[in-house]
Amino acid sequence: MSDRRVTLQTVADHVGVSRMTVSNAFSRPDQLSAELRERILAAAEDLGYAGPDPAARALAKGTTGAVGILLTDSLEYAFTDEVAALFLGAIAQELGASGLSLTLLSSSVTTPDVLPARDVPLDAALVYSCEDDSPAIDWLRRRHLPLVYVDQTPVSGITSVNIDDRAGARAAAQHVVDLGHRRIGIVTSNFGVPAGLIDRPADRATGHVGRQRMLGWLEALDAAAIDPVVVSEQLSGEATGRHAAELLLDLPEPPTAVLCFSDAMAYGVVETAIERGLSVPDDLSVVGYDDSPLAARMRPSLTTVRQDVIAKGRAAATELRTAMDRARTGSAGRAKRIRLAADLLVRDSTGPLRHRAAVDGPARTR
Amino acid sequence: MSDRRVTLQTVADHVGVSRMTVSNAFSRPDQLSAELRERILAAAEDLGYAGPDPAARALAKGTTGAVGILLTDSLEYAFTDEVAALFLGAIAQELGASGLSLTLLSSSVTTPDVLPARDVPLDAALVYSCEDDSPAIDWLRRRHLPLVYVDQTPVSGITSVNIDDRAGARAAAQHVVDLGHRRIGIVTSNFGVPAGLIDRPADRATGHVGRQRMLGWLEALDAAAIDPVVVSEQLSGEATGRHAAELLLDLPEPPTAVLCFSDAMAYGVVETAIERGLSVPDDLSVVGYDDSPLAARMRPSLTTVRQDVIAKGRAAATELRTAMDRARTGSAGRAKRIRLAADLLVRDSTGPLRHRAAVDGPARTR
DNA sequence: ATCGGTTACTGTACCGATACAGACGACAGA
DNA sequence: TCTGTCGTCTGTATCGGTACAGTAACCGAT
Repeated sequence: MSDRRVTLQTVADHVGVSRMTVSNAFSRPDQLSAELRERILAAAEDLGYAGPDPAARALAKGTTGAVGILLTDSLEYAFTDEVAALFLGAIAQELGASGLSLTLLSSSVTTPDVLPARDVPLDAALVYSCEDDSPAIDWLRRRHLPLVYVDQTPVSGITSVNIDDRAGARAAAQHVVDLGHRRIGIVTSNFGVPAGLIDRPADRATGHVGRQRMLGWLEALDAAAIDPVVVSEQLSGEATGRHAAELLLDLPEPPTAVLCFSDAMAYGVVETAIERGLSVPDDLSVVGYDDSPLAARMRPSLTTVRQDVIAKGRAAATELRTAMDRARTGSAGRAKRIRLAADLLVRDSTGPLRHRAAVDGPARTR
Repeated sequence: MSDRRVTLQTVADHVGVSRMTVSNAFSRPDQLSAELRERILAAAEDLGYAGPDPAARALAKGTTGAVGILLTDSLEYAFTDEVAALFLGAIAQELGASGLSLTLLSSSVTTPDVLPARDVPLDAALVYSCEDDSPAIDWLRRRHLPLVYVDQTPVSGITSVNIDDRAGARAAAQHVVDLGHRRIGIVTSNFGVPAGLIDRPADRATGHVGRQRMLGWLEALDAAAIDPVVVSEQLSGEATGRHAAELLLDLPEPPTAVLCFSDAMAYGVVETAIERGLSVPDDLSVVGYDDSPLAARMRPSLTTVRQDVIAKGRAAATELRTAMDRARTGSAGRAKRIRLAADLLVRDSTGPLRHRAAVDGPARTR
């Protein structure tokens, strides 16, 4: 008695056909008569055959039906962050329509010898907003998987989808400069340092997006000869926004305008300011980034930089599929560099500089 | 010249060791000398070897490092729905800590012959709030994967994690009854019918959760001899909540209290009521379900039934891991049935029935 | 010198499918 | 009757690893 698992062969023996025919019954219905196929399927059902073993099929066929998405260290970020969720939702929708499943990959090494990016069977992968030098990316590349980079420094040979973050940030900074602000704070994340005020950051952001936005902000501020106060946090949520706000507002000369890396951070800043009795935008102007749903429902509504994350997700999914097609057919299309717009959206959280009675503020004569 | 892909053998030949030793260099560092391991790894690097092929490894080892989660048809729901996202985030966090990756599986058949639940290599799977008779569940079961059911009708032999939804719904209904309401509306989803008013629903909900909540609501209403007006929608978001509210408020005798399947639906109901000039809770009491973040930030804050989705996610992940351990060691632990509490949380969206002067129109005297 | 115990490595036997090139009978056309 | 073609089904050769048992060398203890 075979106590072994039931496999193609088991079914084949039972029906009295070759293993190959059973395989075809499942994967290539056109290769055999409908009648025989029915018989085979029935026998398989009887025997409790679960269909071709996915692992074996993956090995033989070279295809798994799953595409990975590499995320910054914590997986829950994918669901926690409103903007990431919107983006991933769009991807999942596009990909799901092609029958592909989406596998969330953590780029942080968890156990020393388990590396999702190296070990999980995949047909292709998206790299989303990871540190450029992440070892996980190296593994994916070495595997020669069709890849698409999103919110990532473009690399030759790999299609990338980016937002024009630099222009967006520049517009945000220019906006507050135009409103007359001169003491400007920047609240961003992942500039390497633990957390707190940092010196004029050159290129120290660990992420491409953080770097681009910083570049954009500084571009406009430099042009106006303004030296901003920069706070870097570890994460870009509300809590860190609050923390950063405390730091900035405790300064002897607190800023009158704050540029934030995300809407969530901006929310934390606004709330903190309000709790301290300040008025937004009268005492403090705040600009967010992303135009997440939160931005519109805030009170005051948040001036922010809009990016179309849904479009970004759709573009990424589409490009990933063409990359997969290219790999399958062996054709050599060129890698694209897609760049989507980022537009300043002025709402109610920013306003013109109001000269306060306070002593130590820079007394400027408009 | 071997134009072929570089494999273990390629590396082995180059270094002059057996294929097995190269395999060990990657997967069992303790099986060879550090010196040799270094040499092998270096050679692998040189040759551009990408590490053991995941598909082959999965076949040989019987393990992939990925666990699936089966979702109701649309994948984007995982990210779109605030409650689902919270739940999945907790799961991802727990699982990620064990080095496992999470694969989102769509339970709807997309292409005729692509069935994620049947074809994607997986070590185990969670079934989350799917229709009980979904073919995808059958496939997962036939594959003999370690399984955990969440928000799903428990089945013998499979560990399940559920919320005491029936009790929660009963408490919600009892609450409005206690407030004196007699004309009560129910806004739920997925009761099979297209969308609209439905007759007293016996068991027609396609989902376990929908059924349980309906049972709970009816239990309390029956006891009070109240016959509710029931609206069923396709989805459980704000939009459908609005649609349902229109239906209910257009009734000759509109309800004075509405019980909703989700907070998002409740939000839609509240907004619609307010837009129509009604006051919540004076003219209309509304109860939600889930206690999502939305419930607390609504205005008026939403009376709802609280379930701890994070705990649910953690429990599910933990149980899934023990199920995997059981499968690996072959030990035969018993399947558990976990049931978490659901508690009524009274906030500002419900109030005592106010007797109105007007017959059919809400004539209010401010 | 013998022996038990490590450490370091190797050989063989699978894991469970798919690809691709036939084989074979039936049937239409010459 | 012979031949070409089509529709079905089969055999063999991979796909690229890991498990496990075994061997050889080495080392300290008796």
